[in-house]
Amino acid sequence: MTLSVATWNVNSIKARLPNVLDWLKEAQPDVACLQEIKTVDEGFPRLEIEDLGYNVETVGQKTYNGVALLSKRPIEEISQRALPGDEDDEQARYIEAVISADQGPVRVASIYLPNGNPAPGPKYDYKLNWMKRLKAHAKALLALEEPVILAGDYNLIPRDSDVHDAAAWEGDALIRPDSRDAFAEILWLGYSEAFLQADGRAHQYTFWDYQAGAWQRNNGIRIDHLLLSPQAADRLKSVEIAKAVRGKEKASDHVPFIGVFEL
DNA sequence: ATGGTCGGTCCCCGA
Repeated sequence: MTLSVATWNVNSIKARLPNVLDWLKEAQPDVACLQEIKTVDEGFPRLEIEDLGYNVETVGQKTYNGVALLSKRPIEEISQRALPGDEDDEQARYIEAVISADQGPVRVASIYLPNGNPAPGPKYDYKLNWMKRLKAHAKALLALEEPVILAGDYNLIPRDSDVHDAAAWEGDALIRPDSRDAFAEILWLGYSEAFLQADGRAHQYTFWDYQAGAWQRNNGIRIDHLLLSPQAADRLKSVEIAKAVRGKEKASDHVPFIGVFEL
């Protein structure tokens, strides 16, 4: 059996509910990690999504951020409701679950990594510090020697070929050398980027801005990623960017990115 | 070269 795991920044679950329900029905991912739900837990349209056969867990907040984890397989445990390392961090950006798959437990996180603009500045400092905390936690997870899938909007462009025009993004928090170094440090721990492993093509995007006709001109960036522990990477069969989702009515500015695993 | 769009909340912020 296969396990498909998707990540999708929906940019408000309330504004996006018809699109989200349509896509879940059509793509039938086993696990879907959502970001920017932009609601408190009580405002999440839980029943509509449960009706499609999903277990639903959320870490919401008012107006901004908020993450959710949907799973057709049983959720054994919510192992984290926040990224460890800063008790005072009140932003809802991390949820992690242990999910029952056919060949044993799989740990999946839904991550909304801070944007970090404008850079430099306090928001950029927060981003880099958050990435440092993510690295420390990712390292601890590796010691479990389990399949771990860190799925989310990383607000990070890994290579110059992951953007239509890298020069136009120079200085932006999504592409700055310090951001890229922090991302690379997580990979150097022993994580694999699913897209690079299973596809790797240049100029494949997961986000197109609402402004300036970015979608019509294919001015996109690839910032939604799955990071895999060795036990997950060994089982990765394929990846897919659900690009057609961006062309729908009332689309999010991000599209789903899916990994299919033999797990 | 510039201006352009969403969503949530409330008269502007974040992306």
